[in-house]
Amino acid sequence: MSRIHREDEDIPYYKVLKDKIIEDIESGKLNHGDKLPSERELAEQFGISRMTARHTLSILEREGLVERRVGAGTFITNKRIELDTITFNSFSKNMLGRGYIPSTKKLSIQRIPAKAVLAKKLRISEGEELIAIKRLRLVNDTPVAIEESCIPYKYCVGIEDLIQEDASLYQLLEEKFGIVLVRAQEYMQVTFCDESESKLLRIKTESPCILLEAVAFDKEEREIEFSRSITRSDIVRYYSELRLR
Amino acid sequence: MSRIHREDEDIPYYKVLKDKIIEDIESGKLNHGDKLPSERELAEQFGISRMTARHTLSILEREGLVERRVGAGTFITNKRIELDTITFNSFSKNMLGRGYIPSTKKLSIQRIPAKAVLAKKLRISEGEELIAIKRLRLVNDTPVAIEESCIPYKYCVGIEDLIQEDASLYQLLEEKFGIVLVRAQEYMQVTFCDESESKLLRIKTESPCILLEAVAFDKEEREIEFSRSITRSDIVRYYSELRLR
DNA sequence: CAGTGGTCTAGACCACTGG
DNA sequence: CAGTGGTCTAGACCACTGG
Repeated sequence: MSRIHREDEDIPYYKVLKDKIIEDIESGKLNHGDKLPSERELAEQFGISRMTARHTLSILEREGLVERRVGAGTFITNKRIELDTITFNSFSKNMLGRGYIPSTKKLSIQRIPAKAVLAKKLRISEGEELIAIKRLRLVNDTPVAIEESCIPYKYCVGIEDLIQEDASLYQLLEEKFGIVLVRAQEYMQVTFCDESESKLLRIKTESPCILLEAVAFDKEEREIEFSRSITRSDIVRYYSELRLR
Repeated sequence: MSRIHREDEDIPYYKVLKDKIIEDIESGKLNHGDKLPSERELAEQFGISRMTARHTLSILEREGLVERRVGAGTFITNKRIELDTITFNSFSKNMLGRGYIPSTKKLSIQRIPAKAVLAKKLRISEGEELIAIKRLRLVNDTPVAIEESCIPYKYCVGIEDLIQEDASLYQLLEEKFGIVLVRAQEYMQVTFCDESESKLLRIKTESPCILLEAVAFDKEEREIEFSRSITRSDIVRYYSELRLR
């Protein structure tokens, strides 16, 4: 009945177990379809009660990482189908013209080297310098979304001194750097926020959120911006008016 | 310590309590900002243990109906901000041209009188006849979305005998009834599926899903169709390619 | 400082799945 | 029929909130 070792005594047992399972999924030790030990086994192995093990599995289930089947067990699920349906988001736009008061809070502006994944998306070399701009969007002082934009620094040298609270990034790119974004490729999905996101958005950790990832191109078909936004789904509803033909 | 009365012995206590609270919200007995009894009070009032009361509140919290604050209590939250951002869904379209095999299963076709809310959306009289078509969309035999379309029957008399499995509803409207849909107003939000939806989609009850509600108009600006779709968010990702100007 | 939700325990009985 | 997750109990200690 020996307890699992907790590096940090403040981390609750259910979280330790959760992190362990997620790590095993990310490292490839656990794969789609694999069976987890039963709740009773997990409880015994980790020296916790079955209810605590269940708590962990409930969270993982809500996040879509595991699937439980009565009488059979708990299984890893890790699959995604990609749908070719059109959606749209440009949070900075005129999205709030109906009695809401939008505002923006700068969270951070940093010059960082591009990691491999990001470099590929922006078609630049790994390690090339990027400007990363992280902002919090609010409506009537309620936080609604976290937006992060990454732009190769070569396209906008000095931008970090020009960005104002509540200013449009696209407008700035156009007026100061002559860069006009004309096209974007966008992915939208539901995700669950992590702890730091939940604090900024003032929602509970693991709440479902809208994740939007986009690459924007200028008229020379250059990849200019990679953006990633996390939007609260509990108080947000999207509206659109569209032509069917 | 008297148990709450269970009409149906098969309904678990946490569900009975959940339904009771939802009913109080829907009837207006509980409003945004109201404080619920504490977990210990709920447990005592309903003759259940505190852990069971907590289970109920966890579900309501995940659905965004209540908010818990340590030391303060549990409060009703029932607010939505509407965002003016464009999105799009036309599930029946060419959305799956990339190696996926889409299919459609008819669930039900019924002629029903329009309820007040629906009548208003379609600008017809309450009680006017509608055709309600409910279909399940699958990709590679995995259920992905439930779609329900409601059309005033006067626009498509006899349609119930024409609908084929896997046929496009819009195409049918155009070819057989001369109705061309040209414009739609659409709302998109994240929601949580109920029990019957979860069974059809083969996911757990209360999983987050994309809810899309739309009204489609023809070229004479007549409201032709109200549609409502519930899409799994665990395996679906939306893609869009868009022009920014 | 009384009350709150967060975490946790060590049990119990149930219906169900799968070999 | 052994094992599984689902439901449920009656306790416990904790940090935190708010009057």
